[in-house]
Amino acid sequence: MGGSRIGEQGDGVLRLTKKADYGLMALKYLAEHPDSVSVSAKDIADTYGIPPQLLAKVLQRLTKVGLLRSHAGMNGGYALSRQAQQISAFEVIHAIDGPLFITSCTKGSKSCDLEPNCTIKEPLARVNESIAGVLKSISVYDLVDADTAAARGQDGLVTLLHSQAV
Amino acid sequence: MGGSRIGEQGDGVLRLTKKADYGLMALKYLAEHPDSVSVSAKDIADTYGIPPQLLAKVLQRLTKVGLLRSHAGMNGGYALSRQAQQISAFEVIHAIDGPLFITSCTKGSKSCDLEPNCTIKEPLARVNESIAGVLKSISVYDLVDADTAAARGQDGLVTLLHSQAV
DNA sequence: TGAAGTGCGACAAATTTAGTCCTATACTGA
DNA sequence: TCAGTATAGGACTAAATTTGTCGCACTTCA
Ligand code: SF4
Ligand code: SF4
Repeated sequence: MGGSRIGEQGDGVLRLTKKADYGLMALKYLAEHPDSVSVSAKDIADTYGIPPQLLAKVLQRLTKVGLLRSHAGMNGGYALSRQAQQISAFEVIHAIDGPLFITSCTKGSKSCDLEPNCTIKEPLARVNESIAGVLKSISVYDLVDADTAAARGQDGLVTLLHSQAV
Repeated sequence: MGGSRIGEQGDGVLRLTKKADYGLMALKYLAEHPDSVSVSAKDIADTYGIPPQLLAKVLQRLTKVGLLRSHAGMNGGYALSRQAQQISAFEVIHAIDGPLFITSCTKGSKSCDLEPNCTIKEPLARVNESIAGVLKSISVYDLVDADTAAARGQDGLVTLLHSQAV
């Protein structure tokens, strides 16, 4: 195992995929340009230097899930289907990369084969919920207005913690 | 892109590595057997069906970082170097998989090339801190006594949120 | 009708993770 | 003192995932 050499590790565990990253950037861009009726994938890709075809797929997925409205043809493109405040980072990531599970088990298609005698599955599920909570408390709007994000995130998280078991 | 087919996604984003999983299981096991002076990697691996050599590496890393004490030779093995309550999930994951960064950038070896004109880097760094906070509030002891984990986790998180910006 | 879009499946490349092998070294006890 | 058991760790292979590309069908509009 390459990464097994004791002195060093490949940095960035629990990493978001690039696609999720791209999706968030695109949504932020759309939130910042409410004037434009619709923006094409290519426009956004060019602005940030993202591979256009890849971003297109991401936006297609976000459209399919209902976070975006799309319009084909000339001057076509995408637009937010809701207010930026109403779209959470969790929804975006979920739409792009699927359900957020920190473990390989957790009722998905392929569960790990040592699930039967695994003893940390349950506690980790709780941790998973906490992390999901953090992501749910962040909206696309928070990405735009970074200064208010801290306050909103904090409030959101605290109320979340008070209303459900962690 | 295989995973790009619109209808489905590879499930489990933000996933922990197996190695981190193994490490947590092993630490839990050690916490549950304080009677034993030391437990060998093979013993733990056999109990859970983990590849022994791989677990050995994980335990070696945990030892190097000071979370475990090791002892070679017959009847040798590993033991916790601190109380289970004093070892956070964050430390374990950090030791095994390196710094926890949800983004590819964040001052590590290789930052993503669209960092200059990326606008979501800053907000995501905050999210990253929140997630790290969740992991820091969970101890190995919480994995053992799952019932108290909820309470402890909640307290830990709330106080964390009150003491630092999210 | 043709240029500019989206929608989507298949494919290839790159990267990361998982797991194995092999050797060296340390300790233990008969 | 020597055989056996265990940690320490580097090198390597294999599997899985992520990332990116192509090609084509379909839509819209000037
Ligand atoms: S069953 Fe246990 S080891 Fe397997 S993925 Fe779930 S938590 Fe990790
Ligand atoms: S896109 Fe932005 S946030 Fe994501 S890794 Fe690159 S610089 Fe960091």
